[in-house]
Amino acid sequence: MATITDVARVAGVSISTVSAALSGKRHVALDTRQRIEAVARSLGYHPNAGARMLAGTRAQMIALSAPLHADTSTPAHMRFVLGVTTAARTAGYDTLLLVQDEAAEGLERVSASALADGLVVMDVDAADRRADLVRRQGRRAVFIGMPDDTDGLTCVDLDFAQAAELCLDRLVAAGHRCIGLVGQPQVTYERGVNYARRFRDAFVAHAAALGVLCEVVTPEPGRAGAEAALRRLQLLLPDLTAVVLNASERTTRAFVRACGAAGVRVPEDLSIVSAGASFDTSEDEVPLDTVPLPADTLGARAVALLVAQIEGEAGPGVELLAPQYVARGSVAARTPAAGAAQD
Amino acid sequence: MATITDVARVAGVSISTVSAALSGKRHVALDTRQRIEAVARSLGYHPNAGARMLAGTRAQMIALSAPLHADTSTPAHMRFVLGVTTAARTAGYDTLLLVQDEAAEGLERVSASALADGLVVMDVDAADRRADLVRRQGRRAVFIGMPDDTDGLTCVDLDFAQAAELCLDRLVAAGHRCIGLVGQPQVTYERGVNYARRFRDAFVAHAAALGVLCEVVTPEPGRAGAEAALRRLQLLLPDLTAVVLNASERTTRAFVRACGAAGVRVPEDLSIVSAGASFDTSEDEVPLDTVPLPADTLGARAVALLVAQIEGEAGPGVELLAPQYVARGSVAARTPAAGAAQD
DNA sequence: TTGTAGGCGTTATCAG
DNA sequence: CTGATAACGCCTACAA
Repeated sequence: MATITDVARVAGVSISTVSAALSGKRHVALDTRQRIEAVARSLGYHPNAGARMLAGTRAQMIALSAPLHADTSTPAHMRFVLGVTTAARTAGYDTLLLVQDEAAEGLERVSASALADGLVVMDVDAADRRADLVRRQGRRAVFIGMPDDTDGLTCVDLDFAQAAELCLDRLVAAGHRCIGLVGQPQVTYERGVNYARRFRDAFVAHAAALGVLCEVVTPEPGRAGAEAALRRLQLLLPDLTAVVLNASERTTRAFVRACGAAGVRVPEDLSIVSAGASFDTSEDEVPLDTVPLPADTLGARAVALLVAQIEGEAGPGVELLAPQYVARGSVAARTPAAGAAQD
Repeated sequence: MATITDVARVAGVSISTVSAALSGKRHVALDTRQRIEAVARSLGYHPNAGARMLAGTRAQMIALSAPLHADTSTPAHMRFVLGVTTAARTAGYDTLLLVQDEAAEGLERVSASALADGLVVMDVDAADRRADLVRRQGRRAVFIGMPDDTDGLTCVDLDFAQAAELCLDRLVAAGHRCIGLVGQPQVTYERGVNYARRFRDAFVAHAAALGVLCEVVTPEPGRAGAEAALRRLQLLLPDLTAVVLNASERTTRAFVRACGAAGVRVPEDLSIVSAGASFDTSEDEVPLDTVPLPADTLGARAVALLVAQIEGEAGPGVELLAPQYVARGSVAARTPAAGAAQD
């Protein structure tokens, strides 16, 4: 492998001039620089990463802690990973992928060894050990999602509470007064997954504030769970005309199919909105109105905040993205006089 | 951050002894080593990665080139990524994730800069630029999948040809004589994706050898494509009794649903086998017999071969995993007298 | 505008 | 069994 010394020798300059010419950190005469660049290219010179880390102040590397739980949606997960990795590369950083249960240990290792300049933490739960680690060790890190205690941390997330309110506002504006929420499986709430709770709590509170009848169901994934959820909502809310889903891809699709199987037409009999999910229903049989979880945007934003933290000065803080409503025709207007969803 | 010098000072030994004690690369008196280990732990010492790369011969890092094409199945992709990353960590290596279109450029960069000791290359197509790069630059690399020219390369893959034969053998043994293949979209074959071709070609050849009637369809993803594929197979093979799918999750599920919609019962009217796919149908409405593409196993095997290449001596070569047949009841026996699939 | 020289933290070689 | 010491390749004052 060619080293900076080789380049300097061939170009007939000193190594510091090569370093300066290639890094742009100081002025180098135009012709000198061009000569150096040409030599570097012809020699296939790439600065040695180890030497750079050792001498420089940056490793130009971030670590991504992306554990995969049993109830994690793989496609959504992948979208976040992609978003983070792409944004990082654009900012000149490579991404180290940490997937094991050793999530916290791995973070400790890569940051203590100065392998990574900063950490992006995905799939955060209420009492996440990684939050303590970051706080205790004062690591540069950005969380995608929020633990219960965000003190001293930098977090980015969709504003799930506002998303819930947005769904309700739209449905109420369309004349709906009895609205169900199909949420995550019970175990997800129990694990303390923060966004699920925020969505549910805001949904219930805002429905009350709007004077709307609402009920929440928390189905297990799969067909049976979805069918039971539909039946249960119909039972609890005889005048049910709309449903908001904050659920996995599988549950969401199964629910739509359950409607079909039960003879419930969407949106004529039942309006449906999917919120806080990152899968695409635009080509489904029944394209759904959604309030998407923008994985790319969140990943990119997390990287931007991390880089700011690494390179400049940026204090901690929570940044919540404003939700966007995407209409696709799965919500119908309800005249005030409209009756039950079922004939 | 504590350095090796700190540890040496506190433990009252020289830095070379610390290095030796912690790396185990030479004998150190038991009590000395224990003292050093205790000091290192109490100081939270982690060897500086940059210094280690620079002085040592290994970066303890592999790069994973995992570009995401439009026709890539995200969950399958993720499973490979997980398998590779987990296996690498177990072998003491961290994984650098490369996702951009800069796939080849990124590989060049990370290996020329000695950031990565070796490369794992996913999603390989027939004339993959990354194969040329590896060959030309003599990089240590393992391909998951095979380009057309595997000369000088190390590749691991499922034996798709044998998988096709296995499916046919099972179906023929069950009495089927008219068998359709639902393959990938046309564009995938045209892109030269090697496994798709190997499966199709072996399927056609083996069917001929067995004296079985067969036809191949290459549907576009989605519901309409699947329905058209079923109709077309029924048209081409009036006595169709079995179908082998080597298709995406979406197409596979859509095809099963198309059967339901067309009143074709599985397996009474039509036997189905899914081959070379890594998604799970065991909890579907109609669990399918499969010849799985074992992403974890392939990823782990790729890492094992790469580590062998990095640490020891291991020549190039292609390693094809033997396919396994997993029965789940979607194949029914056909008495010789049985007629067409449709009444 | 360019060159010189010291140091980053570790490993590895070679004396002791 | 242990301790000096020379690389490793690059960055960055500082000097010219």
